[in-house]
Amino acid sequence: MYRTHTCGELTINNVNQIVTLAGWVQRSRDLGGMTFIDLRDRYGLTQLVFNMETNAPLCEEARKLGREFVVQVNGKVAERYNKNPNLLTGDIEILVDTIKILNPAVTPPFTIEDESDGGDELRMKYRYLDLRRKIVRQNLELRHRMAQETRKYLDSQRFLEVETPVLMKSTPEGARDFVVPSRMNPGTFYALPQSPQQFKQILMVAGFDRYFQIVKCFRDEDLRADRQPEFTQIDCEMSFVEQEDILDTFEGMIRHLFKTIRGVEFGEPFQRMSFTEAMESYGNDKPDLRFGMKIHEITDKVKGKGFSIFDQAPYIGGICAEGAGEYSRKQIDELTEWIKRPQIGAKGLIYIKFGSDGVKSSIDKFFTPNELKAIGETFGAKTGDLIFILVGDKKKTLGQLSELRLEMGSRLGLKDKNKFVPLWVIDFPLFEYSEEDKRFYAMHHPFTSPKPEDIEYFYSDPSKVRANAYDCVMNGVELGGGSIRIHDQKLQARMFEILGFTKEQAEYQFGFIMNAFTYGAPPHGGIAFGFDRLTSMFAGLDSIRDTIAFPKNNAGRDVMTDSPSVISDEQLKELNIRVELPKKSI
RNA sequence: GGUUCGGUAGUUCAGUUGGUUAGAAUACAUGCCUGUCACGCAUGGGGUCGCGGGUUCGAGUCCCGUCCGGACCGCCA
Repeated sequence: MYRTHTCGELTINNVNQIVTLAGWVQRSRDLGGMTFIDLRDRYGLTQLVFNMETNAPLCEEARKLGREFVVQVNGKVAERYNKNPNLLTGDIEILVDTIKILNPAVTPPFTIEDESDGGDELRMKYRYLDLRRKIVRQNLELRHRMAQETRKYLDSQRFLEVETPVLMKSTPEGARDFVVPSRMNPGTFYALPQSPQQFKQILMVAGFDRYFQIVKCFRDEDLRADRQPEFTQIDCEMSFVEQEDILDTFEGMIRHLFKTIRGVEFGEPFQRMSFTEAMESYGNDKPDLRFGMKIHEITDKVKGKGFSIFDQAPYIGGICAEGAGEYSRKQIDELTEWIKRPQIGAKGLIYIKFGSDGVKSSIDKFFTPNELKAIGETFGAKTGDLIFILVGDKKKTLGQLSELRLEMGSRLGLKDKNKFVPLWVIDFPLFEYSEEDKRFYAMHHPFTSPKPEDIEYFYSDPSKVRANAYDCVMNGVELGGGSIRIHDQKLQARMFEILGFTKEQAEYQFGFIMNAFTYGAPPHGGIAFGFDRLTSMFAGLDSIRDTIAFPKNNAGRDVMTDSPSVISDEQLKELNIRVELPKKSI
């Protein structure tokens, strides 16, 4: 037997017991006459004591143990002279009788501490060492508990967890697919699922009624701190439901997770907001409602005062930053530079300061103090506030105002990591029109149903059709989204028609699901939550990488295994694949 | 595809206007130390300044290219 106890469980109640422990050497403190060693495993730290007086040879041996050696010790649990209240096992220590080195270790390239001295790249390369750190391990423990609670809740709601294929058919539209060549079917490829969308709908046709899966999905797109090429979704689908049933069920799931994992209870029903309102008041479809600072349009209120920038602008809008009224010229200039960066791309920033010494603005030449105050009233501005105004194309300007609002939220300390404000965004448009491709794209996906009251436009003016689609948003993060699906084959056919598919294309790509719908498809709908994002929100992290055991870097590489990598000519030949790299242009 | 920041000791970083032998902390090694828990003290070893080219009497420092990493825009139904 390697051990009788873990390194996290011995307490004052175990005093005088003879125990065997096994673990890693976290740190040793050699005081000359005696040596202390902290032994670590997943469960905690336990202090080992060696004494020159009682057992000099053993103490000498203990001095030689390096960081991260794997050792097994046998000894007696003793109450400490000096207790350590910061440690669960801080009341006791082990008076060691025998020690066995199970495996020595070379010195790790960084310290295995909560505050490691290792940078991200190094930690990823030696992820197995990084994962030994408590704070990283705790994120995975959190993830585990969230998966358990998710299953517990969905099981209680009669959902069945069903596995769907990882090798499936490539579909156009949406993100790029990762593809896998088929050796047995030369020249053809599987795709890895971007989501099990079609399979879960087929499961509804098959009468499974309620399905879920905590499932890996894959998208071959560029990455971000909150985006990985492979990621995990809580994927769900229900039959005989309307939008209201889905929102109700999954509001329940989010509540269950917050209650059991974080001890947070939401009193009120989750707020709801239409896509249109989200865009006009917050500039994006996932507003962070931890703070106000709503966007107000003032286009009609400020034109005709001889200020050409306003007079020529298709849209003028702004936000009121509460408590920023004492911002210096330097701070405003810096913010102006920030918003002019190409990533945001505003042309300039107009401000109205409601300072203690009166109203001051960058448009004083064109507006009287009273006129400025009137603008301020639109925003509910009071002394001590600062209004920022941007002008330009409506869509772009709203996007810029959204960035500015979020930035000011950060600068004014309004993004409390322990405050959680949930929101359902509803009534999305069904289609987005691409000027570039001169065609409609499904905003959600091509199986999303139109709102019944908009069905006439489905045939006359698709741009006006709203979808039975919904997103679950929290603190400015899209946690999940879904829709009520089309279950009528004729509607589905019209959908493909609007999206520009010929009958043949639709048949080739989606024939199996269209066919399935002819055999009695129940009304159904579903939702999928980003499990990595949800976990990182619970952990209070900005990046999802530390909630994933083995994440990929910015370029989609796994620096530990050094993948992706080239494969052998034999493998390529077997797959009938010839690789040609584009020549680099200089 | 683009914007931007970074790459100097095992690690995290500093390095002035281009100028003597490139520093600190930490880690590591050795010695001292009997109640430490980030132990302490002393000593020591440790550098392809990412790589290639250029400017210069002289480059860690300036310029060009390139590779790697981070953040972001595009993209992500």
